[in-house]
Amino acid sequence: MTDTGQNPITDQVYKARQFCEDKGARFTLLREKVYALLLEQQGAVGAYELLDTLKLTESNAKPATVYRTLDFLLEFGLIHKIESTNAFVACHHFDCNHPVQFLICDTCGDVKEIQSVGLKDTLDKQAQSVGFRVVNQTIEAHGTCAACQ
Amino acid sequence: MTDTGQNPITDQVYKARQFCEDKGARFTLLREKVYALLLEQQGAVGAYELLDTLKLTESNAKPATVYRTLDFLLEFGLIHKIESTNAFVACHHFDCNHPVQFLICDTCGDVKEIQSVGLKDTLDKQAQSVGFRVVNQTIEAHGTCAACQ
DNA sequence: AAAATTAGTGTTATTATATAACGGTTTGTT
DNA sequence: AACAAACCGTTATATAATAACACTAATTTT
Ligand SMILES: [Zn+2]
Ligand SMILES: [Zn+2]
Ligand SMILES: [Zn+2]
Ligand SMILES: [Zn+2]
Repeated sequence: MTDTGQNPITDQVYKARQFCEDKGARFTLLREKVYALLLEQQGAVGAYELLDTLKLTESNAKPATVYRTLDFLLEFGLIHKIESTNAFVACHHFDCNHPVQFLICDTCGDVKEIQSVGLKDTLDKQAQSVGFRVVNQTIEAHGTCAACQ
Repeated sequence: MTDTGQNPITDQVYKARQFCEDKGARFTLLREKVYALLLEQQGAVGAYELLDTLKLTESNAKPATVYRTLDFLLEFGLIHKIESTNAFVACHHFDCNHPVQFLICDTCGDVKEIQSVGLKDTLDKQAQSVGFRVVNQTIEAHGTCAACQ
């Protein structure tokens, strides 16, 4: 599997494998499959919906199978969790250490990841002004995307 | 039950009753009890933990009892939900129409509500710049509060 | 190469969070 | 009093997530 420039998903999976191996982490077949499934989806996917899809090729998959795999992908930043919907989305920029915010369209389900440093800094600053030290942020906006208006 | 200036919780409950009645909503005993329970807690409380406490005086309370009551309180802005922990906190400013953000201490569990208009506007603007219309925001920071550092 | 260690997976069971549906009761309105 | 709407009791079920343990594959040490 190489970066051919032909298939965006294949290329992204390839990048993910390189990324993991560079960090000494094993990008197993299961992890690859789950990551690829998330790349194929548009919008976020719940763990059990993902499980159903995974079962098509991994008939013995169970909840723990999925959650363990998601935990790995989350830990290495290959995916993100949407807290307000308990769902997961693939990240395309896992190699660039970015702040994460989401715009979630409640009409079509589309999830757009934005990386606003300004937004992150604003929250950090607000916290700092009351002596709070931020370790991680959850910023999610629900509403209507451009296409749905 | 009047605003005596003696007991902050009693006063807050009184304000909540006035607020609901002004809107033609019924602030029933159940709703009052649940709101008061949340006021007594420090930090956020899960629905089932709340249920256990509620059962001490309402022995026949069930999950639906709690969730229905929480739905009402959420709808009228008397409480907020913390999406990243599936927990609920009482709001003390339900009458002033404010943006909502939370600073959640992962050490002591304290939840501080802040109301940064600047933060809200920054997110709205970021969304607007890609044609996204925001209906509601979830902004939660996890980390360490001043007291725990 | 064999042994030991660590990481990953299969499997079963359980816990935690949330909603659906239906009937009865209370409240407000006509 | 009759009616409608809102509220609550109750049972069942759906959805989301983790715990625990045995087994296997990969990596490291000897
Ligand atoms: Zn990302
Ligand atoms: Zn849309
Ligand atoms: Zn508030
Ligand atoms: Zn603290």
